[in-house]
Amino acid sequence: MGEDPTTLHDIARTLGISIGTVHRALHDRPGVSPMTKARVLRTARNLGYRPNLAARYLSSKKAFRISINTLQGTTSFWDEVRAGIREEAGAMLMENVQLEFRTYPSLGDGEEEAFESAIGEKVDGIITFPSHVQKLRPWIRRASRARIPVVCVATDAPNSGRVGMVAIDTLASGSIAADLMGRFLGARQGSVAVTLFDNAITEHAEKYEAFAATLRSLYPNLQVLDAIEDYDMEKEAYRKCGRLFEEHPDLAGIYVTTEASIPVLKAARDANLLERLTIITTDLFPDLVAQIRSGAVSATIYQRPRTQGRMAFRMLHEFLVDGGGGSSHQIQLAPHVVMRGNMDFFLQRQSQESVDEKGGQLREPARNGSREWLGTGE
Amino acid sequence: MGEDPTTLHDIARTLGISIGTVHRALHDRPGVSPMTKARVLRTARNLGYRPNLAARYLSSKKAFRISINTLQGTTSFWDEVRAGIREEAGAMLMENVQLEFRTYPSLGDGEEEAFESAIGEKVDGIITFPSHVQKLRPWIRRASRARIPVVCVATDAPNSGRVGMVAIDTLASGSIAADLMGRFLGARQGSVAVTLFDNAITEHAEKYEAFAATLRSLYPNLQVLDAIEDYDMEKEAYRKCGRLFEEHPDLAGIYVTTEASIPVLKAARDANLLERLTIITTDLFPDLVAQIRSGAVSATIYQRPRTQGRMAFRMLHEFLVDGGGGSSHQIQLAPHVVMRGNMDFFLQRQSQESVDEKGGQLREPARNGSREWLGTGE
DNA sequence: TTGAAAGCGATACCAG
DNA sequence: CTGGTATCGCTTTCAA
Repeated sequence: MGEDPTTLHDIARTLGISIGTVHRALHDRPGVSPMTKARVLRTARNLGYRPNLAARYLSSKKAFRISINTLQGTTSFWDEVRAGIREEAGAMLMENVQLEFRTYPSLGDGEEEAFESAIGEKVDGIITFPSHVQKLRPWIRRASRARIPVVCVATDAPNSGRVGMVAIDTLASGSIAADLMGRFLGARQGSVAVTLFDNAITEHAEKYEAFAATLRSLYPNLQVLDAIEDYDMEKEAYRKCGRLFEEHPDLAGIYVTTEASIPVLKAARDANLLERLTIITTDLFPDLVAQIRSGAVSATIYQRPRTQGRMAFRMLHEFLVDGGGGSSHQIQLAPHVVMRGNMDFFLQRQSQESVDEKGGQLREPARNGSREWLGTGE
Repeated sequence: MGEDPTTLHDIARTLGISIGTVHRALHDRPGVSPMTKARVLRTARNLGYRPNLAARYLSSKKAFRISINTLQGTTSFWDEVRAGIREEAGAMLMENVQLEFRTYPSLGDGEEEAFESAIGEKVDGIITFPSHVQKLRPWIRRASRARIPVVCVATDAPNSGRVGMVAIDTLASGSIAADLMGRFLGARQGSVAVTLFDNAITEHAEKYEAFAATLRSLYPNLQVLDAIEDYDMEKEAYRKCGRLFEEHPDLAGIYVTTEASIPVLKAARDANLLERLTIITTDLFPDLVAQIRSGAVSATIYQRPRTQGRMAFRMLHEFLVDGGGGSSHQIQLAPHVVMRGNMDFFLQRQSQESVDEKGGQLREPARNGSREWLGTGE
């Protein structure tokens, strides 16, 4: 059936030139006349040439070096993202992939340096969490100019030249939270609050909008209050919640769109409202587990950090291998709903280490798989 | 840092023999003295030899042929599973993978023939949905004996020699359904029914048990009734539900653990109970969509067929490449909770075709990716 | 600017 | 039973 795949040799032969020239033309390397280059490109297309990757890896045995610039693992979220990246890198049977982790201690602190160092050391690609999009945008541009593809994870950096991004679907998150809230509250009347980091952050604003829209259309008995911004400060969150409780005695529920649910819970407990409020949070970390177990938190919207990491790696890798020919490079993941009933399932998932120790007879820990290098952090 | 990886040549050199012999020894091919074979194996291990897959694919340019034996696409479930398999096969940048779909019209009808034909045509691996485990077990054994690895999807076939399986975690499914049911019903008293295919099917029994256990421990105000078996017959389901409604006027909710939710809903509507009952279903298919949209179904436990397909393919592929060295080869997926709020997200996912048309400059539809062959069905 | 040739590591076949 | 060698398609280097 299928024709034999076109090779460099085929192209060379039909043009009566040498395979070396074809190669140079295809990779626009110096030293090819524009004429021949054009001809090569054209017949490559005509013949439907696609490089044989096995051959490529065999000859140029270079390893991809990719830098992962993320927040330090204060919460488990980023540890999970990194675990997902390692997992997927380890699954690359053919190639060598070297992972360099550059972690920074807090939001916006050190992420520019991490980028600078990654670019300086000429990594082949970068996976990053752009905590401060404004500050990072020029760095992503710089990387692009240096032909280093950047994939954003968890948060997007639009108009930065990044080649792709992986995140949780904000619309699905906000909407399912609203639907759960409505069903949990049943026919009850009352108002519902939403806390977020900052309205200026697209993702947060989108979650709020989705939540509000869904609640309005499906549960008109409930009223959505204006978003509460906590600027990622515990005290701010606590204080504002306190005020909220005073001003809204009819408050029936709270949806915390960020990881900052602990101060909200504390405020609710201190106000003796924990029993009466239906609380839906985001993500899943040790401090939250007890709250879910006790029933204080009805459900949490789990953002699947490990899967985000896995997808980000795959996306970057495909880009690297493919030369960017690929598709839209935007992945929006559906969040998981975690409650008492299924929480153990997810906790168990988290605890199992990423490395599934291969016991194969011809196997050795760190050979063809990914070797890991330690960067500035971790 | 890292030593250069060991090659066949290295082994040959340290033993003072030829690389051809080493190769034969490693692949236990005829024509190697037991003595040399043992020595080769030993030093291979000592040197930490691992085959270079790129080189392997380059020289032996054979394509994997894998057979996918599944139910015909009466529901969208199996279409999705197959789409997932195609997706993942298409993502194999290096290798050629040929997919042969053998579909059978109904449960247990034609699946033995499909197996026979796949084995007869010497495929390299099989992904199957063992609808009738008893009948299929000997066939899976036969495949194993012919060194054809079999991966089960959606349902397991224990003690059959299958090399792995992918399914939804039954415990997580049943438990989250119970937790949702409990929260939706609030403080209400009453009984809750569960329908399933057959108690004899492990997966179904497990879901029921998990549901019952969780409900008992978290929501003692609700009482779980004995499981209702419908044997996958619409009339049976309808009739038994009718009886259920008569016998249990305090019925507050129903959890349908299988795809057979339509007759249950019909029975509830005919008994004029749709408003009063909280119904949780399984999976997501066209007929169910309207029921969810209208609120008749509060939530559905979505079994992520596409992901199941993707994972099954990856598992089989890893096994094929790896020679079975890999890890546990059991994947239990967390189901998604789908409600009105997030249903559109999933519907949209379903509708987009699996092939994300690559528009890359050096790309052509069917070259290095997977070629598809049509088998007995589809 | 181009051509020729030496690998990369494994497979497969043909002699011995 | 074992050794040698051509081959897969691409990258890279050295000449021309």
